[in-house]
This record gives sequence, structure tokens and C-alpha cells, in this order.
Amino acid sequence: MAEEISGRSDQTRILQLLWGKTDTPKRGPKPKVALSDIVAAAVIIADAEGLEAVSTRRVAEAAGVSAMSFYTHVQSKAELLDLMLDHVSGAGSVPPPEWPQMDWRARMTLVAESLWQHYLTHPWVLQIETHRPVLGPNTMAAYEVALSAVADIGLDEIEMDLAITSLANYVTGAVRNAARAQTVKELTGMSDDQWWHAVAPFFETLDYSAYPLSARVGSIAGETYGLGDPGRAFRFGLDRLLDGMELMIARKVSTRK
Amino acid sequence: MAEEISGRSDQTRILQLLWGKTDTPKRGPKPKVALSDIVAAAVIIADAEGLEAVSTRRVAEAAGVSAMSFYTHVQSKAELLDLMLDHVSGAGSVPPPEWPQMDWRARMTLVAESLWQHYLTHPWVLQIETHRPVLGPNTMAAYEVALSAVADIGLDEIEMDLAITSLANYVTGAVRNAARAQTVKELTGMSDDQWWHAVAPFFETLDYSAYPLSARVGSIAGETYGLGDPGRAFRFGLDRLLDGMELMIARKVSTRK
DNA sequence: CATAACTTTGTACGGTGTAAAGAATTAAAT
DNA sequence: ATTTAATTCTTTACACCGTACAAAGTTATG
Repeated sequence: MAEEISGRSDQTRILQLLWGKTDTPKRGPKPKVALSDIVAAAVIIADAEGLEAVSTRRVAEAAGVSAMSFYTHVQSKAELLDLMLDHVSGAGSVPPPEWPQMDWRARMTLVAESLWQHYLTHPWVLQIETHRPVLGPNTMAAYEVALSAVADIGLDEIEMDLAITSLANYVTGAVRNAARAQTVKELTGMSDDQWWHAVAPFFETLDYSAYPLSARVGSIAGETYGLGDPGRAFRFGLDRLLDGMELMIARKVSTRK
Repeated sequence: MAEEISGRSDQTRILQLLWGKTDTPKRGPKPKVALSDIVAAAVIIADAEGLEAVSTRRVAEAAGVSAMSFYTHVQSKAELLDLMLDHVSGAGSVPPPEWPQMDWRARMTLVAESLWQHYLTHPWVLQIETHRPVLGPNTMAAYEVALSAVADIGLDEIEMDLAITSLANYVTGAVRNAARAQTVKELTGMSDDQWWHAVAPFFETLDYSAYPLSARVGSIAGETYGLGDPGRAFRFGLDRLLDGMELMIARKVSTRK
């Protein structure tokens, strides 16, 4: 019963934290650690050991405070996860020097690849189900760079947003298998390829007659590149998606003339 | 020290369960429930209350056995999750009657849309991080139907697999925002749109000069369809992806002649 | 110096996944 | 028919989880 506008203040609190718009209290002891220390500690743990290793006690200890002191900096674990998301979004928010000379397609490819790399570096990001879009400064900076990839090529604002959004959507979808394979390999030392060879004998005992196409395609695809190359599907789909965008752009430019 | 080939048997156990290739034991009491009862109970809970409501105790109780009896049917919770994944993959594995008359593009659109619907019906599927691809009968049946969408249009086996895989990749990526919005709305009663209007005042206090494109694009896109229509980005990207595939197919056909 | 505001800490609770041990049940071996 | 072995079910227990709550310590203001 302290806050009259509690409903709204809950919603905006995370945004205030992300943008550093919280008014620092005057009285009371100085905090032992800053919020960013806690978030950074959590990210280090998640990068090294996965999201399930990120417990409030672990993070508090790593940051140098006791378990419950954690909760004076962060309202809940869900809030910590949101903060972590924006924290790691820093990468890719600064375009390379040759950016101005690149055409839109090279730029979008670069955006897609850096996003791909981002998810492989922080695979736990894919596991977090946030309550709302995390509109922090780092996330917005990355969005800004992505938008600049398709600026001034004849798209209106809606199309620019759709182009970037669907590119990002595609990458997040395509990277899941790659991230899983990488994570599991790190944890168990067994690659998808090795796993495939371990279970292949079992599949030979199955009756495949109900799956004629799968049997044909699966075995040929398997022979060619195993289960082991999610990057190949990524690049294939990316090229198709960009081809489709090229078509749309060309169509727009021609009708405008 | 019971199994000599323990390393391998662990890997294939889940496959044996999925394909019903486990040899039923002769001695001992009859099980009170079947494995499928447990998996079905877990899926019902996940559909209704989300993945975090699926605890071993909850599932065991819902299935009608005591907490630890659960573990005689299933080796671990991870194994249960794998079984749940194949269990719900049944939908979309039977093509509609007009399938033979449809062209590849209409078919792939249908595959994408039914996959989209699948994830919205079972949003918890997106949260599960499996150890390995779950190659159960239902999953394979869905793959078979998807492959049949692009059979006999001039693609080789590798290209067929790549086309289907990248289509599925795209859908899983695009559906995440839609699933989140739907789930959060069900849980909190607040739509993304309502949330946006609740936090919009905060954003007006920010200095946007560092994000000129985002400010322009974001506000125009926001005015036009809020945060509220992930389906629009889905259809946009899908059309681009299919356009790109059309280009590839046309190129293949023309070089063959 | 008292007080109010604030951070930190310790204890505690209900929940989680599952290990371990024992009891009950069934089929095969004697 | 009785023992034996295999299997399921149940109980108890443990370490860990997120976090509510109360108490103690710390700092700026009245």
C-alpha cells in the first residue's frame, strides 16, 4: 500500500533500471555492489555453465553479497533475466568501418551472422521466456544498426521493420539446433555426429515403409553432411530469404519509376 | 554393472520408448499405468498451465501413481520432456484431402501455418531444450508430410531437406513472439498493446537522438499495428522466403532444360 | 541525538528432482 | 507347492530452488 500507481510502476521499473533512470536513495548504507555487478556475474555464470546454473544464491555469492541482499537490487529472478538479456545485446551494436560502402544485402548478411554468433556465444538467451520485449539501450542500439542496413533503399518504415524483424526471426529459429548441438557437445563431449553413429544401428531395425521420403532424403542428407551442419541450413535459408527481399525491393523500385 | 553396453543403451533407450521397441518384462507386478498415460497427463498440464507447472510430482499424481513410481516408467524428467515433444507432433502429419491438387507453394504455406498453429497450441515446446533431436514416429510423420510438399518439383534430396529445414527454422523463430504474447496475455490478462500504452509515457522521457532510425521506424510501426501483430511479420517473412525458393526452383528447372 | 530510510543478514517455508531402501506383486525355477 | 528372482510401488530423505519475513546494521536528515 505504499505506491498508489503500483500497477504501472511495476511495468516501468525494469525500463527505469535498464535506462538508469532510478533515483538513488539518499539515506541508508551504501550498497556493497552495483546492479551491473550482479547482472555481469549472472551472465558469466550463464555463459560458462548454462542458465540452470544461474540461481539467486549462486549469483549473489559470485557478486559478493549474501543470498537475500540480492533482492534489494533486483525485484525477482525474472527481472534479473530481463536485465541479462539487454546486458549481452551490446555486441553487434557497432557496425564495422566498411559499413558505409556495403550494399544492403551484405549488411543484412552481416547482421544475420553477428546475431547468429551472438546466440552461439550466449545460448541461454534462447531459453529465456521474457514477459515483455526488453527495450533496453543495448537492445535498441542493435536494432538501430540493423535498421541502418536497410535504410535508403526505397523501403518505407513498415517494410524496414518487417524486413529486420523477419530476418531476426529467421536467425533465432535457425540457430536453435546449432546452439543445442554446441551446448550438448560441451557438456557431454559427444557431437551430434557421434550420437548419430551411436544410434544408427537402432534405426536399421525399424520399418521405414511408412516414411518413404524421409528414408530417402534422410539417408542421403545424413550421408552428405550428417546431422552435423546446422550452419548449412542457416546459410541456405538466409540466401533464400534475402533473394526474396531482393525481389521485393526490385519490384518497389520499378513501380516507383 | 548390469549392462555391459551401458553407454550405448542410454542413448537408444529414448528411441526404443518412442518406437515401442522395449521388451516388456515377464515377472513383477503389472504397472498401474502405461507410459503413454504419464506422457499424456504431462502434456495436458503443460498445455493448460505452462511448462513450469510440469513437475514430476504433479505428473505422477495426475497419472494416478505415487511420486516415485513415476521413475519406473521414465528415467528422468528430461526423458519425459523428450517423450512429450514427440507426443504432440501428431498434428500436421496427415495432409488435407486437397493436398494432391495443391502446388508446392500452397503446400509449404500450409506446412508453415500448421507448424505455426502447433506452436501456439503447445507454446511450451519452444521452451524445451532437448539433448538430441527427437526422432519419434510422430515427428517423423510430420517430416514426411513436409517433404512431400516439395517432392517432384525438381529438387534433389539435399535441397528438399534444406528447404523444409529452413522453412521450419523460420517458423520456430517467428512464432516465439506470438507465443510469448499469447501466453503472457493468458496469464496476466494484459496484451502487448495494453502493455505498450502503459509504458509509452516512460519512453517519451528518453533522449532518442542516439537512435534516429528506431525512433522513426518504431513510432510509425507502433502507430500502424502496435506491438500486437507478430502474425504480420510471420507472413511477410514467409512470403519472402518462399519467393526466394521459387527463384531457386525456377533457376534449377531452366538450367536443366 | 533521535528518527526515518535504507541495505544486509539469518531463518524459514513450500517446492523441486531424484537417490535409497523396503514392501508388495508376479512369473519362473525348483 | 514353495522358493527365488525380477519388477513395481511406496516411504523417507537430501540438497537445492525462489523468496517471505524479521531483525540487525548503516547512513543522512530532523
